Amino acid sequence: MTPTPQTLTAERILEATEEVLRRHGPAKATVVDVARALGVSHGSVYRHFSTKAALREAVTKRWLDRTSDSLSGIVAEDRDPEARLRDWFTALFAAKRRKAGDDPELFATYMVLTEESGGAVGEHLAELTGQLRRMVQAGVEAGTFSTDDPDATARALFHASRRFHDPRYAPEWEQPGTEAEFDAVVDLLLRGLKA
Amino acid sequence: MTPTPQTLTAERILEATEEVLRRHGPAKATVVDVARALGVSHGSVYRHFSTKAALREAVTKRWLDRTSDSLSGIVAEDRDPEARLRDWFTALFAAKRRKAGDDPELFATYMVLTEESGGAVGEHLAELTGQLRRMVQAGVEAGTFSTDDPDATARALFHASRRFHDPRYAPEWEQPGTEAEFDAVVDLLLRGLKA
DNA sequence: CAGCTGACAGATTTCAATATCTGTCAGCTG
DNA sequence: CAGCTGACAGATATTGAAATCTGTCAGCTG
Repeated sequence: MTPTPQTLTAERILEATEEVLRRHGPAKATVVDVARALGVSHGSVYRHFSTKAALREAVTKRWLDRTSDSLSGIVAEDRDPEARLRDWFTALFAAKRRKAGDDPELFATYMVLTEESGGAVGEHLAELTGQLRRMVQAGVEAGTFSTDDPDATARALFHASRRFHDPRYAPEWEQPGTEAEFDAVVDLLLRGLKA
Repeated sequence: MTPTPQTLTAERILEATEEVLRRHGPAKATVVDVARALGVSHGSVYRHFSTKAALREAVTKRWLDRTSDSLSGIVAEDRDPEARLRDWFTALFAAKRRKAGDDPELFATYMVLTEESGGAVGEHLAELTGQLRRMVQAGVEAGTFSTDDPDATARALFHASRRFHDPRYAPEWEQPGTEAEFDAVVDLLLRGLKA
């Protein structure tokens, strides 16, 4: 039952920053704007994030983590690894395409953010290939997949499917035939994985 | 034995434009510069290319065609389709990586040009997937490959390997481990293709 | 008279003056 | 005294006036 203007916390700053980015876009969002939205001076924001870049990277990390978290459910399921892999790719592509289609401006904002925060993106890519590796290993243990280096194979799967999750291809995702191309690539990859 | 200032031809304009682009970069290269380099008025250039965009697209087309032409030799060889495919991917990756590494500024210039000339790029992609399709079909006829739709498979091969020929990934091509990733992706794709 | 020139209008880019923002810190406040 | 404020210096962004460029075309030239 506490009212909104509680103590200033990193979490509240991140929420306000997301809102400011949504409203103003990445080029015009300033930390003065964020401070104003919170009713504090901009000096207070610097008490929690030492730099504007650090603040933006933290927002980026939250956004990327939301995607990995939603996919981790599929990885954890107790099912045929091939079906899980297929569903994982489908879910990743669908999530990205939905975000890009529903709110193109916000998507463009996060594209700018990811380009500038190399560290958070690197961690995100590592997390996703880690999820792939777990499913590949499950398939190898079940005898349906065959590979001598599950980690390298996981990275290969990730790179071979970039056309369908790398934001830079977003403009091509709505063109006719993309769905069929996605299916053809996934089919080819899963065939190559079979024992 | 004719001296340089011959009659003004589309070919000579294209050569001069390439030179101006190399010198000034895509942002500062003007058609006045091109005319000056040729010793004519800029009005004369417009007699051969109706628009600055058309001129730039023609330059782009020439550059893209040079790549496809160098690869068509591999397609035409009378050899095991699997070996040809592997060599084709290797040659494409090597050519792109060499261009990006040898003269990064010129490569950046052509990246800008390709982004603005959609038509020429579309044709180039169609040419490359056409080359892939011919090798896939040869493999199907030889009984070493299996697919119900060689054209869709060719496009899948192309998209699955974009990490290694799409210029947007050029900054990642020099990072250690890229070679191994390339091999892993090609191995996976060729495995998926086998009968 | 086929091909080139150069002046022109409107669009785009450049540049420098001005305004705003980032990051710091001495001091205020509850 | 922990946490916040607001003034400040240097860096970055905005703005609008001036310069340059694109595309056209009437007329020149060989």
